Amino acid sequence: MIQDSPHSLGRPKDAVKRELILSAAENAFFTRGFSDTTIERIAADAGVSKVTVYGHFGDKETLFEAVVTREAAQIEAAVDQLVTAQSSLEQSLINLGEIFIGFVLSPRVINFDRLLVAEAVKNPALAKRFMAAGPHQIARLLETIIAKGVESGELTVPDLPKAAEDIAGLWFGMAKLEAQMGLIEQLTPAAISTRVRHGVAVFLRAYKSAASR
Amino acid sequence: MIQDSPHSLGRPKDAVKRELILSAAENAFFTRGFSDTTIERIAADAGVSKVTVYGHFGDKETLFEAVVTREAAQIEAAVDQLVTAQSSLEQSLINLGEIFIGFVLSPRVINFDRLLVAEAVKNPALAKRFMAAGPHQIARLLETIIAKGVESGELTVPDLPKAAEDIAGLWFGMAKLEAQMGLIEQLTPAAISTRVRHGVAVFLRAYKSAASR
DNA sequence: GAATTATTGTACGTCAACGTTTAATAAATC
DNA sequence: GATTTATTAAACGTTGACGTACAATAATTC
Repeated sequence: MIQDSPHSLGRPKDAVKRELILSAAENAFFTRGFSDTTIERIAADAGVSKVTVYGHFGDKETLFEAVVTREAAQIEAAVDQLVTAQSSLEQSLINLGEIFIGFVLSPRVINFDRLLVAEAVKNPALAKRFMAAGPHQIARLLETIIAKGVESGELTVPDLPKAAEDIAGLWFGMAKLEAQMGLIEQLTPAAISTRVRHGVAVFLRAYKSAASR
Repeated sequence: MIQDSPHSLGRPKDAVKRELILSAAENAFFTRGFSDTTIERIAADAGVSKVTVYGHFGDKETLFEAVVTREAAQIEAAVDQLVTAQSSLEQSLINLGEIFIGFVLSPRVINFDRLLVAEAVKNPALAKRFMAAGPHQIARLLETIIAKGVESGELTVPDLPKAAEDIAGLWFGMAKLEAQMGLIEQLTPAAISTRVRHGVAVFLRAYKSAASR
């Protein structure tokens, strides 16, 4: 069996170096993809010996998985923080949307996404983990907000998941694809806000109850 | 200078082999990405010598570009065929949507897209060519259809491009992302139709003129 | 201080893939 | 038939990167 963490003996592994490696690896993988990223470059960027990289993570695959897992955990934590503050339906949607779109269209997440899309064929498990930590969690939050609107009689929604997908689609539009393809850089907060408010407005026009019109 | 096509002398290059190479390359690039595709494998799949590959296309990069260019041309041709038949606004949208979504979510195009997304950083020009041949052309068609609805008074549309983006977003929803991530396989025609009709219905609810309600 | 493990730099073995060369054969023009 | 170019199979040179080995030094526990 493998002797593990309770290293009562000898010099302990440097946790700081571990983080430096992960950060360097993340950056390299994100910008160059899996195959075009070299361990030596990661080691150099982290200011660490190649042997140390292999000491912390057994091989390239393991390091890659560690990066994805770490990122997915960060995404999950960020999503958890989207506490739906008490406010009007419209404001709730706008608030969630601005955070969501700002997050998803950020260069960091776009890069992460690029990487995963390219690697999804080879490693479906990682892709699933990402979807569960990000988009699917967001969808659940959206459904919660929309459900409140239904309860209050503001909205008429025959299919809750579909309605959540609708507003997400309205928010995205073509921006995600264009960001993936490198046609647009990071959107300004103002641009994000405009985009989100537009989506909310269209969504509400389509789903507002006849009574509340 | 380079002596080119008017090969009045010697054995001519075999056009069939050229096509076989392109097909094999397309398949390999689509499923494995640029870096993980080997010329030897392409040659083997095409039933052709490696030297022949290098004879037709100088190197891997050039072959890759030839594949993308060919695919973009095919997409462009397919889009051109989307002649907007004369019918109701709703039917026009449904017709275009079904072709569009069926096309974009097909494994072939998803793979192509995966490849381009991964390679967009290294080769922005190719990504732009793809966007111009596909999504941007579709957007123009959509605008044409919507504009007709505006002229006839059926729709009230303050921002034409935004409206086109809206309906595209509604059609996509999360399906594109899920297809990219390998979570969903090819949609059945029925599923595509349902998705498209739903999007059209939501779009019309949001954009129908007050007069025509 | 002794034992143990981590880290480093360098060097190395290995392998895979790009792209070329060579010699032989096939297909075209003149 | 002579010439020229394409194609093939096999071998080759080269490069780049993975992962390991080694010797020296640093950090930690006992």
